[in-house]
Formats: sequence, C-alpha cells, structure tokens
Amino acid sequence: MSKIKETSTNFANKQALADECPEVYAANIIGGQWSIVICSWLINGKLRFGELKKRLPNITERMLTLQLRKLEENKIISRTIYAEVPPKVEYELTKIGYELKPILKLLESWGEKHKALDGEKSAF
Amino acid sequence: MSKIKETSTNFANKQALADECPEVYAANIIGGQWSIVICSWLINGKLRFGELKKRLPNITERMLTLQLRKLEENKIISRTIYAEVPPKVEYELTKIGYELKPILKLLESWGEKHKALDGEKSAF
DNA sequence: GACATTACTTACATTTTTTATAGTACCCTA
DNA sequence: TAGGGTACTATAAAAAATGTAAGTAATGTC
Repeated sequence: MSKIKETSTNFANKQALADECPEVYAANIIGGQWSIVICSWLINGKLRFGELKKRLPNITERMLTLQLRKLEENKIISRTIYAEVPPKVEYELTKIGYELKPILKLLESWGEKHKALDGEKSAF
Repeated sequence: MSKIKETSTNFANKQALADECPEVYAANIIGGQWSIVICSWLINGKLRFGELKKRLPNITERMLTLQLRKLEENKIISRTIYAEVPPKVEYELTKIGYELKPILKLLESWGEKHKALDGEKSAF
C-alpha cells in the first residue's frame, strides 16, 4: 500500500497492462490482500469499521484503513461519517461495487472446484 | 514471488482467509502481476515461451518464468517440453484453467465499465 | 571455431505490500 | 479524574513481489 513510485518500471508495467487490458485493470482494483473479503462482506449490506474488523479477525486496523481507502478511491465503496461520539463510520458498496457480485460468485465456485481438485497442496 | 516464509503473519493470514473463503483462495491463485494476462492469451490456445514473451512486451524472462511456474504448480497450465534443439516448450491451459474463461470475461466487462465511469484517474 | 537460437537460471537490487506497535481526539460514565 | 469506546494516524520494520543483468546448455549454420 502507501504511495507507489511513479517512475518505477513496475508502475509503468502496471499502467501499460491496465490500459490495454480491462481484466488486468479490474484485477488491480480488487486485488489487495483483503479487498475481496471486504467486498464479500459488504455485498450483504453496509457495515461499520468495527464490524468489518470483527469479521476479519487478523487484520490490523492500519491494513483495514488502507484497504478501505483504496476501495473508496476507486469508488467501489462509499464512506459515511456520522457526527457522533464515539465516532461512527459506515461503509457500503457503490453501484459499481455491487456489480462485482457475479464476479465474486464465480470466483467462489471456481475456487471451490479447484480446491476440491487438489486438496493436498496449498495455494501459494 | 520466490519462496514464501511459512512462519510469517502474512502467510498465516493468507492461509486462514483462503481456507474459509474460496474467492480469496481463487484470487491468490490467479493474482500475480502477469497471471491474468497470461491466462487471457492462453485462452485462445497454447503458446510457446517465446510467443508469450512477445505478447507481453515488457515482461522479463525471469518474471515470465516465475509466473508460468506458479500457474503450473497450481495446475492452471500445463507445460510440454519437446526434446529439440533449440528447445521448444508449449504452455496450455488445463481443464480448470479454461474454466477461468467466464471469470476473465466478467472481469473484462466490469473493468471496461469501471474505466468508463472514472476516466480521469488511474487505478492505483 | 565463432555465432545464433531458445528457454531458461542465478545473484542481486529495488519497489511494493503487509505487519507491529503505539499513539490521537472526542465525549460519556463512574 | 480515570477509564472506556470508536475510528482512526504515525512510524518503523519485515516480508513479498518485481526488476536488472548476466550467464547456461545443446545443436545447427557460417
């Protein structure tokens, strides 16, 4: 996360690929370590920061914040702040965010199928 | 790439998520910088190492090798070596690899739609 | 015998992502 | 006035992914 170095080869490569290849562009957007799980949870409706945190047991607050910010920047989720104390912030998928649903479904069933295929080894 | 450290928190987190979340498991498998483009090319039929390289203009041979190895380990592609000189190696999607097709399609159209939505800013 | 071809490998450097740890602000309650 | 709850931020360090540059093996051609 954090800022990417716009002079790096890596940046240039990502740009180039994303430019000519919408599926790579899409993958860049939803491809953080936690993005997909976050979206999966939000598909069922909005959640508060703390609620998300509870559902993502091992995530650090920093990571959760970073991923949410990235998703927000990319307009996958919206952030609503309630002027209360203690603070309350809700996250919800945007329209285009909700449109990830079929992709998540497919990924899920493909994943299950693949997992069944090679039960013994890990995915990394 | 390279070997992942099995004692790291990162490894544990990935494991845990992949275990309970098939879509994350799937994303881990197809989620390298170049994996998706490679699969996109191979969807149209098998290709040799050098042919892939030509189609992925800025990829280094090292990266291509690494990604192909990872895909092969995960049984997304198969590797056929011809006992010739100079060497000839062909890569082809496996059955489960070909089943990524609908996912790639959806990612592609979602990507296009998203890109149209926010034309001005980059995706990173 | 030098050179080209192909599909790699190796050592090393840099960049990017993820984790760890410790704060902050605000108000309410005890 | 101390402590609790919520949603963060700052800084540093570790880990992972990617890139750079050079080399290898085997054979055929010049």
